[in-house]
Amino acid sequence: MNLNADYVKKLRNSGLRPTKQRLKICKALFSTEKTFHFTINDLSNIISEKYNEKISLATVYNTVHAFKKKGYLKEISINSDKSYFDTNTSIHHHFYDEDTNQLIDCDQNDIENVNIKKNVTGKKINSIEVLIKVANSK
Amino acid sequence: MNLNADYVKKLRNSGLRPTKQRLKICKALFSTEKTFHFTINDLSNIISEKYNEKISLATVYNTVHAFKKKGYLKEISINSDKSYFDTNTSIHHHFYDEDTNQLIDCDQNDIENVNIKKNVTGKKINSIEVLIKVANSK
DNA sequence: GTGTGTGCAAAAGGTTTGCAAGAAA
DNA sequence: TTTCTTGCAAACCTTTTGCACACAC
Repeated sequence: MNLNADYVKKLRNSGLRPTKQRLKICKALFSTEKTFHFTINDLSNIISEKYNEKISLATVYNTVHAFKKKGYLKEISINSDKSYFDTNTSIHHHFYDEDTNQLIDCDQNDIENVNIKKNVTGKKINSIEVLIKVANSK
Repeated sequence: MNLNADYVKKLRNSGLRPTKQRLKICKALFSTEKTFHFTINDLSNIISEKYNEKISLATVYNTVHAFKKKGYLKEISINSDKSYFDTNTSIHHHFYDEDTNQLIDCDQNDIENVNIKKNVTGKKINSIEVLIKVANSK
C-alpha cells in the first residue's frame, strides 16, 4: 500500500510535477499489490467509477505515455484497435485468449530462454516479447 | 509466377467467388517469389499505382480479412496505430526496428526453440509469436 | 511571474457499417 | 433468380492537437 507521499516522490524523482491528476492516476495504477493490464479507456473508467472523479482523456493519454517513458508502465504488443498497457514492468510474456480477448501474464520462467541467434546489423535488441495465442480446443 | 487461373482455383477452393477485385488483390499479394509486409493502405496504393486500378477501401479490408481467415495471410502483432499483414504464412518471427518502424522477418531457425512450459487451462495454443524490438545503440 | 500541465473540443487516422447497385452462380 | 460482392459515404473509435486557463514552483 503506497502513500500519496510516495507517489509525490516518485513523480518528482522522474521530473514530473506531482499534479492532482497524476497522483490520482498513480493511485489507480500502483496502489494494489497485483499488477494488471488496461487500455486507456479502462483506466479512464476506473478513475471515474472507482474514484468518482473525472480526468480529461487527453490528460490520461499524456500521463500514461509519460509513465511509459519513465518505465513505470509497459506497452503490450497485440494486434488490436487499441493499445494495452501493463503495470507489470518486469520481463515477462503474455497469453492472449482469442475467445475472450483476455491477456494473461506468462512468467519468464514458464518459457525456456528465448535465444536470438541473429540480429539486425548495427542495432541493439531493446526487448523480446513472446505472445502466445490460445483458444478453446473445439 | 502464378497465373490467374491458379488464383481462380485458390479462391474457389476456399469458397470465395473469384471476382475481378479479389483476383487483382491476389496478383498484388502472391505473384512475387518474395513475401512482404504491408498495411491495408500500402496494398491499396500498390493496386492503384502499380496496376493503375482502384478498388474500394471497404473491399480491400473485406478481402484481406477473408484471406487472413483462410490462412493466406498472417496478421502481425505490433502495437501500432495500424494493422500489419504478412504474405509469409509460415511459422516465423519478426524484428521491429523502432527507429524506422520497419519489420524484418526472423526465421524460426534464428531463434532457439521457444518452449512454453505452462498453458492456460482448457485452452490450446494457436500460435507463438516473438517480436524483437531493436533500435540504434546510441 | 514563468513554465508546465490540464481540459475541452475539434481534428485526424484507421477501420467498420448500412445499403443500394452490380456481378457471379 | 438468388446469393454474394462491391462501392460509397457515413459512422465509429482511438488517439492527437491547439489553445486558453489553471496550477506548481
